[in-house]
Amino acid sequence: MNNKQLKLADLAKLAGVSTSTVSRALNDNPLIKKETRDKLKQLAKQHNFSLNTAASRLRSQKTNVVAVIINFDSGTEQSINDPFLLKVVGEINLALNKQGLELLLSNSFMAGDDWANYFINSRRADGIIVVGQGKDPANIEAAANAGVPLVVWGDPKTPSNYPIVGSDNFVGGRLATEHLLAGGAKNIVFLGDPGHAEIGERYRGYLAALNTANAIAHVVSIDITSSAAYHGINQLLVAKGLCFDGIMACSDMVALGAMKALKERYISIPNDVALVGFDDIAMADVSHPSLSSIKQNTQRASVLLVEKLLAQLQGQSAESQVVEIELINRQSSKG
Amino acid sequence: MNNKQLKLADLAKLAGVSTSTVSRALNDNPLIKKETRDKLKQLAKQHNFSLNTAASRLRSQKTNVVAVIINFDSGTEQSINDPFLLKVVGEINLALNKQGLELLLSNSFMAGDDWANYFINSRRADGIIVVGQGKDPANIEAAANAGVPLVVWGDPKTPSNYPIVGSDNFVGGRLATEHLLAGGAKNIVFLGDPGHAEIGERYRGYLAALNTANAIAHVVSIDITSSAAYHGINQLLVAKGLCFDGIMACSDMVALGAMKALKERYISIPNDVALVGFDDIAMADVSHPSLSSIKQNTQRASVLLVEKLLAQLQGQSAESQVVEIELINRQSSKG
DNA sequence: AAAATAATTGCAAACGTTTGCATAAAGTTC
DNA sequence: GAACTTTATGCAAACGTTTGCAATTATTTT
Repeated sequence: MNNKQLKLADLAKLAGVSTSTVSRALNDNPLIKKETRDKLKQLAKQHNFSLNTAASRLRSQKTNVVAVIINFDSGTEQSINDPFLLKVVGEINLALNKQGLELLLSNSFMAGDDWANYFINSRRADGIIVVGQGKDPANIEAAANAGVPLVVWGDPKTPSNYPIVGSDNFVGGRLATEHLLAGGAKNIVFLGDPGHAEIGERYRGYLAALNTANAIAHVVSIDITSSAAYHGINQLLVAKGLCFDGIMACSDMVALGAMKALKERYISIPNDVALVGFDDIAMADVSHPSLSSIKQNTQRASVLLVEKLLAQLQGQSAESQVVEIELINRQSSKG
Repeated sequence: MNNKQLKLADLAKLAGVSTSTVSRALNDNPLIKKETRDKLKQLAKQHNFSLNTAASRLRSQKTNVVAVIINFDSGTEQSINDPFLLKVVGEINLALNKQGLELLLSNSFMAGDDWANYFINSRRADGIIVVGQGKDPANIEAAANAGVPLVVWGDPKTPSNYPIVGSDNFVGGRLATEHLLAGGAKNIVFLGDPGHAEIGERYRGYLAALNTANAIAHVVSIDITSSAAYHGINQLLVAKGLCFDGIMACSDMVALGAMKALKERYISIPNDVALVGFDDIAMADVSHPSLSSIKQNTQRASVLLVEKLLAQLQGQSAESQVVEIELINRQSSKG
């Protein structure tokens, strides 16, 4: 433990200059002669100095911190353990770091309802990235209306006064369904809750594909968890028998839950029932049969989210943007 | 957008009291009369006031923030997308929030090597939680030696001058192996890199179990990813044929990679090869056959981590602690 | 009722930066 | 070489809280 914590003034004394000079030098301000700048930076490194961010933030009114809120649907079982959401957070972390920004991880529980207040007025962060639209956009809208720099991972087609970055869920749903139809499926179940923004778009894509093929829709509405899917499919099978030959699942976790239910009953995949998921999480490739899925490009999306947030921080505006998706064809469907 | 950001002084003027009184009231300081406290708190809520944390942190020398560092093994493919590590982060987030602490998510890339400096001297956080020991404890030790409040998720048996919370990996490895032996396996492969602290303990547990059964060890050392496992097992099968009848995998992701390789070759699980993983991630239950695994109680561990960090923040000391584990018996092994 | 104690509140000085403005030094122009 | 521009640095005032101490008021004791 050091006997004393060095501050800017001490460093200045050591170097025989004023604190202003040291401050400017460390911030690479060209007002200071290059030579002096370098000398001071080295001195700082030598003495293991680091700026007090509290003081710096207070004075400069800037934090260099971005709050990331994982926005669960309250009332559902979707939890902080959802691997896809966490993956997105991981990617966002990387993208932020690359811009020298720090990531304050939060959730609706901690932040309450008034995000503008909790994060921005309190100078905890300069801007907000919301992961997931949830069912009720009220909190997001309130924050956006309060003028908070804000971006959302979700369905970009949702009308909004804030930028949303996300996959083209409609096309994703359509592609997946068309793929199942092309494989010969006639009765395709949509497994998921169309009330959720992103999933709703996937559902509409599903409907569109069915429509041009004159097939009939059949929805099994469940929470976004594998166990809900497992039980949902089980129940359906008990109630009506094998009344379907394809499943378009709203996520991979859901698809894998369904897959388990099918395999337990020795229903052949993809021969009896073909299956397509959504997200392309790591597990999709490792399951057996491996799971066909719609791949979301979370890395690209994360970079875009950060770019758009940065733009807002600099006073520019930013638009919603769709990230390309891709059908990954694996064994769970005939392709 | 509000025309003006309210500050403590404004609120004080509105209420006709001094800023000290408001400050104390909002911090629930019993010096202030209960009645006054309540009145001021309500006024604050009414006016949507929130404290400027930058100022507060500067003055009080306390941030209420904990930095969480995801400590990757540099050089391996283990990534920020590792579902188990992210799950731990999620649980830690919950545990911290419950104590009113905020979570600054970071990684070795952002923090550099001098964590004490980057997080503590800079007043970014009050303490550090490190997720994963990595192969080289130098950074952790340096921070601990600098007197930083610090706890680590890892193998609690590792000798250290900082508290480590984690599963009893030795017992876990032994249990899993004994379970395979009890199922009739004679040639059990250990799939994972024993050079990694936690995995090393699991390996020693594996050895101990083999030893009492007079069986022979066989290690396939790979990175902690499912694809490495997939390729590792494939290679082994190509080189030596089916020379084993059991696999003790160092993680579930690894086990699932191995499972895929086996299934592709129509090797029956668990009849030809029995398989046990480690972690009990969500996928273990959903895979087919479902994966027997050693369940790590991440929730309990997270609570402990936070408790021990809190203790240090209050000047007390804290010891390493082992969290109980549990064998979850599923279809991939004969039990 | 005066004195002593307890309960509330206010004053004012920090906390460690950043930054507008003034100043000093050096270089340029006529 | 005087007047002016350019370049490099320093002065001192913020930023918005928290907190030791003093001051005031209310309560109890003698």
